[in-house]
Amino acid sequence: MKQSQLFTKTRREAPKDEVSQNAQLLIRAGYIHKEMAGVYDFLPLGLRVLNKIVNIIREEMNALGGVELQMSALQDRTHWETSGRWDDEVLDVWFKTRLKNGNETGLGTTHEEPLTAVMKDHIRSFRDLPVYAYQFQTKFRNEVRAKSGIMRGREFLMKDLYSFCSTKAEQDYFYEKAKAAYVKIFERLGLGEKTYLTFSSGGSFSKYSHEFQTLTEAGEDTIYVHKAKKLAINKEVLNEEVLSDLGIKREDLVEKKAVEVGNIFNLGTRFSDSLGLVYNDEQGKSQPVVMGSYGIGPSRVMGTIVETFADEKGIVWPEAVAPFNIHLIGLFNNSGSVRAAADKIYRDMTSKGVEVLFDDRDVSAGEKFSDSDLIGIPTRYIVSEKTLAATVDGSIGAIEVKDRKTGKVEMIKI
RNA sequence: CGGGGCGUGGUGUAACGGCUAACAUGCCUCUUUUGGGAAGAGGUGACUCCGGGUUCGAAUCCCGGCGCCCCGACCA
Repeated sequence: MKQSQLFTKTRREAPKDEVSQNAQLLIRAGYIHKEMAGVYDFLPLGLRVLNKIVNIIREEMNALGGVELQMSALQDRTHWETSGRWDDEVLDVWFKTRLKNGNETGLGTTHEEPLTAVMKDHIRSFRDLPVYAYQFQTKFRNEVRAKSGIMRGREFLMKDLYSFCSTKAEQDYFYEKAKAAYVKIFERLGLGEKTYLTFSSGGSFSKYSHEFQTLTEAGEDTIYVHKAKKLAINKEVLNEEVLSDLGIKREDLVEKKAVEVGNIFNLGTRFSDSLGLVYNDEQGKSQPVVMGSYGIGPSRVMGTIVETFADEKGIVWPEAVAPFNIHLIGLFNNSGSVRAAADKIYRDMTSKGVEVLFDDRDVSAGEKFSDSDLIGIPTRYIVSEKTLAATVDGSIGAIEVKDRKTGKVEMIKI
């Protein structure tokens, strides 16, 4: 893409009402626009990053046997009344509104109820199980206080997968596979090193649930990290029992701030019981379906990545999620020869399928460099009179390649 | 939901209750520039969040509303 086509502008200063690093940088670089407190628009660059994250998650969900669908955002209240979660006292983040006929409806905060209801139409027999259904969907949560930029909004993208199994053993087996898939996802997203499988409260159907917590000062959670075992315990559940369950000594734990980027937990038959999702087993006997749910917030992940890798000059994207792989910068001369050369390089790269952002704007070199640092594309290609006259491996004409993260520079042949 | 803070050109800031609301940046025009946010000249852009009130006079003081941020609580 040519940068001249990108309508977004970079800015020197962040609006004063943004304090979080992720929102400040993403706004300054033109990735997002704040609509209102806790609500952000994803501009072209931001959408590209979000889609990269989504695609990585999608690939791993598919590898896990997941099937993608798309549930509605408007929710039928009757399912929630049946499960007992319609009341604001029970679920206090509801956005509720009314249809023209006066009936109340709510905007989806999560999808256990409606998806369980869908499955009632399709699951009859043990032969129909297991089912692993997932979606990427905008969730609405009426948080009393939005904060931390895109890391805790009132409207945000979420991947939620729900497993429907015939037995607890089948569910437990899948749960472990999902856990491994999550580890792989965070590795691919570039967050592997800083992300810890964290033991958290399990609710009524299992002793623990598991969160994936990424270490960052911008996080809201406090966790206790066991480096050697690569796991952590959420402060909420840290006690002698947990320590003995995990065979961990308290003195080996280090307290850290972290953000919850994913979570998985067993639901048991909480929703299949209340909503009546049953199947016939081999003996023809009716049995409740055993469920689990598995979430990752791609937009929160995006904010976490910014917080994790940014330096004093701006954003630094890991290769896998960068909006483009190459930022091609042309430092044009009066004769037009550099522009012509850069233009050709751009076309060649594009035709080879390389994702390249070409800064073809008529602005000063310094401005291009500063913007490039701020935008944070991993690799910068610079084409100028100087590089076109340089000799590499005996041939004249080169591109200067600079790594955004390390600042290392090398010259390559055109 | 408890506590605190803040609303001034697109953005960041300034302005004693008193002159035409200032500066920087951005944006536009021209000239000169072209490897780290270039230089000069000219120009554009604000009912000072909204509504009341006090006052000869309000961006400034008071009341109400709306919005935003922070701390805490909350986070299926």
